[in-house]
This record gives sequence, C-alpha cells and structure tokens, in this order.
Amino acid sequence: MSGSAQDHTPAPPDGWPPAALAERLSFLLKHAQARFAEAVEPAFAPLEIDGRELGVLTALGGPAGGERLSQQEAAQRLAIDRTTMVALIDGLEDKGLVQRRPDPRDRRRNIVEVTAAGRQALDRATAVVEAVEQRFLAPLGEDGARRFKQALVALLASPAPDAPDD
Amino acid sequence: MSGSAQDHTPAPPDGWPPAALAERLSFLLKHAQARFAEAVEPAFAPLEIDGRELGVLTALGGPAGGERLSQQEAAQRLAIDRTTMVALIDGLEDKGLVQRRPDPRDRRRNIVEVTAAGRQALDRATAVVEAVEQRFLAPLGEDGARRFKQALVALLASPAPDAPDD
DNA sequence: TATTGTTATACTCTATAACTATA
DNA sequence: TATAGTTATAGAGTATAACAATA
Repeated sequence: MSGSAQDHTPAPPDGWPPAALAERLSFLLKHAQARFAEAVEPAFAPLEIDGRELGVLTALGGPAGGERLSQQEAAQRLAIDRTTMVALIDGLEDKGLVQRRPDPRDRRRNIVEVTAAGRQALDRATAVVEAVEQRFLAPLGEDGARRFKQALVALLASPAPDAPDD
Repeated sequence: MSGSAQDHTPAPPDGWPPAALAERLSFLLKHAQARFAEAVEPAFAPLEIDGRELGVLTALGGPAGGERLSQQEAAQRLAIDRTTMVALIDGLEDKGLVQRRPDPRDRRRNIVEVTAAGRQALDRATAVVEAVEQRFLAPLGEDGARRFKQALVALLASPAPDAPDD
C-alpha cells in the first residue's frame, strides 16, 4: 500500500480544489491518495503494522492463503522492486509476522510464510482499512464507491500503452 | 501534478492486479498514479516543463489568467508547502516562464506573473496532458471517464473527517 | 508579534549497481 | 551464465526549523 508518514500535503483550504486543477488527473490522483493516507494514518496507529506492510501481508496471505510465494513473487504482485521487498520482509519478520524459509527445491529462493500472528495482524488491519475506505468513499454513495473502485481496477488491468501485450 | 521521474514502479506482469490487492484502495490509487505518470512521461519529454511545473503554471495562470497570486497563495491552491514552492518558482523563473514581482501593497509578498512564454508553455503542455488523459481513461468509455474524474473531485471536495468545517 | 519568502537540513520511499550463493 | 536475495548508495520529492525583511 502506500499510507506512509511522508504523504504529508498541507491541509487544503476551503473552496478547494480550484477549477483549473480539478481538471488535471495527476492532481486528482495525487491528492486523493494523500487524503486517503491521512484518513488511514490515525486508524492504523494502534495496529502493529502500517499500510505498506498490510500490502505485503495481503500479497502473501491473500484470501486463500494456500500459496507459498518467494520474495520476488510477492514483489511482482505488488509491482515493487525486489530490493524494496527485502526491508519490508525484514520488518515483518522482526515482528514475527512472517518467516523466511529457504525453498528446498531451489535454495536461492526464500519462501515467505505468514505466521499465525501475521494472519491475525492481516485480518485486523484489513478490517480497519476496509472501514476507513468505506468512510472515505461515502460521498460517492454505495454504488458510486463500487464503480469508482471498478474503474481503478479497469485502468490497472488494461495493458500499458507502450507494452501492448507482447 | 506529480508525473515525476521517481514514480518508477516496475512494470506489472500479466494477470495483474491480483484479486486480494485489487480490493485495496491505497494500492489502486498508488498504481493508478504510477501508471499515469508512465503515460505522461514520454509525452512530456519534448516539452520545456514537467508535470509538477504544469501544475504550478495551471494554479497561477488558470483558465482566466486575470489573477495575480503570491507564492503562498499558489502553494495553497496546490496544497503543497510554501517552502516547496520556492524551488518550483525558481525553476520556472530560470526558464523565463514566470516572473517574481514584489507586491507594492505588501512588500513581504511576491506576486508571481506568468510570462507570455509561460502562457505558451502552459497551453502546449495542457493540450499534451489532456490527450494523454483521454488515452489513459479510454478503457472507461467517455461517460465512465467523466464520472471517474467527478468522483475524484467529490472525494477531494468533501471535508476531511478530522476537520469537519471549522 | 505575525507573516512571506528563503535556506539548510532531514526524512521517506524507492530504485540501480554490485556482491554472494546458488542454479 | 543467469537468477534470488542482499547491501550500499543515490536520487526525487517533500516537510520542519530557523532566519531576514516587512507588516
């Protein structure tokens, strides 16, 4: 995820956003993200993980949880670099939420297992973030919120313009 | 704006995003932003400004252009810190696209004027970015794209949960 | 005293390059 | 040779704190 402490962005004044900027997609996306991060932050404060760690646990544990991913596979799912994943796993392992286990079939790889505590943290944090999302998206109405998320998924699922589908 | 060179995010593989993550709003927003930044980057390469500078010029020039904003006022419209604005204006001024003029009525303030060259750059870059947006949002259809942007505006316009409306 | 612009500085996030060990 | 994980490093972006000029 990306609910980091550095998504600061000074609080916008009243009568905001100005019309000209409200047309610019990058502006809208940037500040939607910043606003959501602000909403998430206090809700996550009592939890043992932050938004990015929730993302990693979600990628690893998923709803099924029956998969055993390597660090690199998890990184690919999150679309982050494998070097970034190292520190993320370090943090989660220090908290006892995941455990690295060398893959017996290919000892270069680390299988990352979500521990029982990790699964608990994942479930708790997921419930929290879902509540925050619901509150955040409330202005769109129930249908609007659903369509909004679907639109985002559609944008991500559609192939990048430079790499058609090779 | 935020189409920066640091929005790297490794290219996602096929069959992406995975279902569990496709539910997470922060994940969706982060990657929508990253994808859009990727789409903008090559289109902006031949221009003299980048996405953030377009944001500043847009805030300053607006569609009307009849306003004379101080650095701080522009920063507030963009919801960035006034110290961040300093370097942004420095860059634009070096390129001759804006000009700082002390406000005769309050000599602490700098009125930032968009020059003729700045207006030209603004117009050109706006046309480019609008084309990129249209292509990026194409998967949603024309109506879907419009509703999507409206939803984003609605989310930004609605008051932050901690600061109801004081 | 408070505010605007400024500078110096620090912090977060993330990637690139190089190294180790396995394959 | 190529790949997974690791480490060190660098860069972008942005904020906080302190200072000067002005109000």
